[in-house]
Parts: sequence; C-alpha cells; structure tokens
Amino acid sequence: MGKILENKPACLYCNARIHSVFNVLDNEQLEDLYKHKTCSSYKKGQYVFNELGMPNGLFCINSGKIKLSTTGFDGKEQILSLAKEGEILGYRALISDERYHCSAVALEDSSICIIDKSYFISTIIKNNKLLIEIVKKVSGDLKLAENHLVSLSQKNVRERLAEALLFIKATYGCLEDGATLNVTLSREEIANYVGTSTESAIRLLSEFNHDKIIELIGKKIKILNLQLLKKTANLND
Amino acid sequence: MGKILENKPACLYCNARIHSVFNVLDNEQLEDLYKHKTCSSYKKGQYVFNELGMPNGLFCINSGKIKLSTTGFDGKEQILSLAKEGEILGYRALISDERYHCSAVALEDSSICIIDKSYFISTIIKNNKLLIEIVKKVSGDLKLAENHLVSLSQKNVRERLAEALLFIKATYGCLEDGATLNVTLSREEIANYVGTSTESAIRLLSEFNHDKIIELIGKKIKILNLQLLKKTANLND
DNA sequence: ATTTCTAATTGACATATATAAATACCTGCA
DNA sequence: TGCAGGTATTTATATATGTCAATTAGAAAT
Repeated sequence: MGKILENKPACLYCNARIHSVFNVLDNEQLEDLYKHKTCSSYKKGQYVFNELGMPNGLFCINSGKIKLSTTGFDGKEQILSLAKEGEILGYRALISDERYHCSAVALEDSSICIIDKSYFISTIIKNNKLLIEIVKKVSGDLKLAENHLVSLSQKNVRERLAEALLFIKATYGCLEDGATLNVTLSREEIANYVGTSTESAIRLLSEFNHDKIIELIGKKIKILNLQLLKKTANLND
Repeated sequence: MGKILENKPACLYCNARIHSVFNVLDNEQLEDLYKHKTCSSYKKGQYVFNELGMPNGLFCINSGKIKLSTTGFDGKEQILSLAKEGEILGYRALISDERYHCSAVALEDSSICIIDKSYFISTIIKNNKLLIEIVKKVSGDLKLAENHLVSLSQKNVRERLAEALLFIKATYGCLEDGATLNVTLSREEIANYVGTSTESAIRLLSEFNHDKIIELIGKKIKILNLQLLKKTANLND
C-alpha cells in the first residue's frame, strides 16, 4: 500500500483532468469526486496493485509514471502498457468485479488518487457521459494492445525495439532538449515490452547508438535521428 | 454488402440473446431493437466490413462464424479474434466514430443483423445497463487480446499452435463426436492467428498428428488427446 | 575508501523458425 | 475428362535470436 497523503489534490484544479475520463464532469460532480477519494504516494518500484488482488477502488494517476505488466509463463514479465498522469487504472477489474488482469508498478515516485469503489460504481450507473468516456478509454487500450500484438506477431526484434522507443516518446515525451526520453527504464524492462531477451535489447540499442539513431547517456536514451528511427520501426501509418 | 433478407429474425426469440449484450433488454426494448435493424446473409469469404471503412450500423451475428483480422506490415493478415452467433461487431468504431480497427470476414455462410447507427447511439446514451454490458464486452476482448499478446511474446510456435487449437475449441466447440473442431480454417489462417509461417503451422500440425494429439481428417481437425494438447500449450491457468 | 550486489555489456554457440523451391493434392470448371 | 489455380505438403538451407558464460560498470552500503 502507498502512503496516504494528508492534503489530497483538488479534482477541480487537476491539470490532468482535461485529458482524463473525468473531463465530462461538472464542478459539482468534481467536488463530489474529491469527497470520495484519498491520495497516496508510491515509491519507485512499489506495487500500486497486483494481478492477484481484488479491486477496492479506482486508481487515477495524479503525478508520476506507472508500468502495467503481467506475469507470463515461467514467471517472465510482460509489460503491456505505460501510464501517466490523468490515466485511470484498474477500472476493468472494478466494473467486472474480478481480479486485476495485470499489475501496476511505479516507474518513479508517484502520487495516485484512489476513488471509493461503491461511489464509482454508483456514479457510472447514473452518469452515461462518464460511462461513454470509459468505453472509449477501454477501446483505446484495446486498439493499442492489438497494434502491439500485430508487431509481436509480424515484426523482427529490431523493428519492435525501434517501435518501443517511439511508443515511449509518444507516452512520456522528452526532456527540455526535445530528444531525450523522459523516463528511465532498465534494459530488462525495455526487453520485456519488446518481447525479447535482455541481451538482444542491449545489443540492438548499441547498434542504434553506433548508427547514430540514438545516443545512450547512462540509462537515458536520446533520439538523434527520429526519421531514421521511424524508418527502422517500419511503421505503416 | 451482404444480401438483405426478407424475413429478419425476431430479437425476442433469438437464441443467442442470453449470451449477448442484449440480455439486459426487456421485451418492449427488444421489439424496438427489432424495428431498427435489418438482416443480411454473407457467403463464405465475404467481407462484413473492412478496416478502411466507416461504420454505419452495429453488426450482431445471428448465425455463422466470422474472423476478425487486420492487415499488418507487407500486407500480411493477422487474425485477432473469432466470433460466433450473439456477438456484436464494429461497436468500437461506432462509439468512437472512427474507421474500423479490423476487418470482419465470414468463415462460413452467415446471417448478420445490422442495427441502425443513430438508434444504437441514442439507445446506449439512455440505457446504462446496456452500456455497462458493452464495457464488459470490450474489457473481455481486451483481456483476450492481452493473453494472445503475451503468448506471442513469450511462447514458441508449438505452444502457440496448441493454444490456438484450444482457443478454436473454446470458441466454436466441436461436432457431435465431441472432438472434431466445428470450423474449417485454412492452414494459412491458422498460421495467421498463431503468428507463424504457413509451412511451420503445417509441419507442427503433422507432428501433432503423428504424436496422436490430433487427427487430421481433410481440413477438419479432431482432438484425440485433450490433456496432452493442454500440456503442449503450456497453459498457466 | 572498500566491499557488495545488481545491472549492463560482450562474445561464443545452439537452435527454432523463416525462407525458398519443388511436388502433390484438391476442387471447380470448361 | 482433363485442365487450371489454388492449397497443402515436404525437404533443404539460411539466419535471426535465444541461451549460456564471462566480464565490466555502476550503485548502494558499511
């Protein structure tokens, strides 16, 4: 469990709100939402929830970065998705009243709001607009999963790795220089998203580095040639 | 476009209804649904919709079998899912008002009801119960996609092929003998679900045949040793 | 500063699987 | 009846990628 914060952020003034499913709530509803939530902080590496557990609230990232992963065969981690502020987590298990499908782990120190389960359920039953936002959210997640699936099925590791770097850029953006990816993932984590061995991921990152597509600066990755990276990823859109 | 049928099936007496999202509608609502739909027949191999198109209705399978696939890189087909009677298709594109994410093709002669777009949209805005059913449907689809994704990422072709046969059995069931899969897929289609080459799929099916796990009878596949097939698939649930 | 532990890297090697090419087998159709 | 076009099958070969083992680098701890 995260550490409960004394002063939880006001939903009404939440910067991430516009990009979240809660953008359809009016001020009164936001006040109501605020009353039915707590906010906790999570240290880097800490579990927000585990795929074995039953949900007792809806998570909404206030700040920080979260990886969503599942444990495959032989206990190997598969990273399914990356989440940032404004995104809700654990909604599927909550609505279907079953165990989490995946685990959520903090990639850096994060603060996450937890919305009361029964409040959330009773709210979506009343509020269709909110529910439609949630349908769109799941649909978007499904689309991302399907794209990932096709890549895993049809692309080679080099293409998938390039794609992964583009995905990370699209999700978390870059530092002030506009080129260095704004997140620190271990080589193993990158491999666990790409669906390859850690060694292969390292080897290909070195190649990209050598080919001046990227520059490796410690654990940070700087994209030097975005055009070439996209070409390497062999996108079709 | 399919061929429009004169006598469309009554929703009220639809056998597939109990397993569909429409199980939450009362008799009056089912009558209303009936009034706002047409029904068309599709020949084997015919497209129900194409991933390039915009939706103008919700599809609901009355009878038959449909494959959902997308075109990957180099135009290679990736089968994402298999659908049967009672399942709705194309709902995501409809709700998000965007192009279809995938194509739907009849695996055998099928009859499919098409529910008027504006009627469907206005209905889900009013009917939360139905909308919650749809959230559960998308969530279920996402769960399946994620499982498929992890298999593609972590399992070898032999395991994935065994898993595919189990998936087909789970979706379409068997003939009267309780062992022969109740659908005819080409070797290429099986390979395009498994994420391998047609030749590899053939080779491994022959191996399974030789090992008495399955029996190949023309294009039909009979499961001889379910236990061994499950073991070969290396499931963890 | 020194130790300890984990993560990253590199190289050698094994192998699963794709690719290519040739043949056999259907199924519809003239 | 036989042709034609696709589908299925088989064999041989190349290669991408995983695995294993050894080394280095870096971070955390004492």
